[in-house]
Amino acid sequence: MDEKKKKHRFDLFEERCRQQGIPCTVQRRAVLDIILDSDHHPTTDQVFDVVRDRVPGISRTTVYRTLETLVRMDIITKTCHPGSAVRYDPRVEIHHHLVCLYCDDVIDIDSEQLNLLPVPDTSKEEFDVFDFRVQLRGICRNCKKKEVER
Amino acid sequence: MDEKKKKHRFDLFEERCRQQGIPCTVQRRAVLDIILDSDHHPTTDQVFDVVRDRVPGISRTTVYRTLETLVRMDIITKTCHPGSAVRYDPRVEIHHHLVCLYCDDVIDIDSEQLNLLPVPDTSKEEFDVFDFRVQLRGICRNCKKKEVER
DNA sequence: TTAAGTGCAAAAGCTTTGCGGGTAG
DNA sequence: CTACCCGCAAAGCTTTTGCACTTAA
Repeated sequence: MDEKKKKHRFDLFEERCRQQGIPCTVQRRAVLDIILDSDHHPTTDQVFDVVRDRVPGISRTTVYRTLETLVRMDIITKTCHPGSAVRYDPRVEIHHHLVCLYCDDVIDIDSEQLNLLPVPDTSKEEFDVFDFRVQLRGICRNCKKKEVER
Repeated sequence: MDEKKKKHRFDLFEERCRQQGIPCTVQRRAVLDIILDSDHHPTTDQVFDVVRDRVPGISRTTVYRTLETLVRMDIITKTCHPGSAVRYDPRVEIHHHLVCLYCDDVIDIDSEQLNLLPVPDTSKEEFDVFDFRVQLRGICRNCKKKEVER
């Protein structure tokens, strides 16, 4: 994420901390910094591996807790994907995903046309829709290569 | 799932077993039967809890392996969702999901309009799209009730 | 000062692996 | 017969919890 956007997100984070009486700790800032720089929807453990170099002594537990805190504060989101470890997304605004059915990787994609999608009626289910994501399911570049090699 | 559709899916399963030289065992039939009857995108463990009553002695490991086998055979699919246990979906044809951001529940929804969505160009990413799902993210009926109670 | 966060250790939950015996085709 | 599957036990990930100590505001 470019520096300007990042600064803006940090300002938002600090503002919400003040509003909600949430302490703005070294650990939280470091975790946020890393997730904003990531472009791969990292798992908690992947974030932990990077952050431990910058904040010596930080625990895995704190990373788990911090990521959930940031989600509750609406500073980052969770990514929906097949697979068994929770993954986080620095993007909160609308965008979509390419989901590889072979390696479960999730790649961001922007599409003005998809953003304009009409939201169907969900009153029958009594479900309130906030926003949406489109998952385009298929096979990624790397997995295509591997297929050929076989 | 109604009996006619179910029979059809079992026929497909047996046909693919023959084609691919995959033995059609008691365990696999039982697991498939249960997932086809489910309407809640069950986890492996939830499938195990039901199947153990019908096939005494079946192991959790077998259920894990069987569900992955059925996915590879394209008889069932994995569900994309936030949250940390893999969940399976008896539906392979196009449909969409309501995803509750509070309890991570996934509810099926059909929409002709969503099915007609234009697939954007993904040649830049060298990604081949097979199909797609729309995730409508928001809050479900149950979680709305809980919000009010607080 | 003090409410909340952090690290640690341990437990709990989810999934995979290796292997000897069993079974579908 | 024979390749593949199954159950078991154990190990390996992923995530949560309780508690004593520390820190942001």
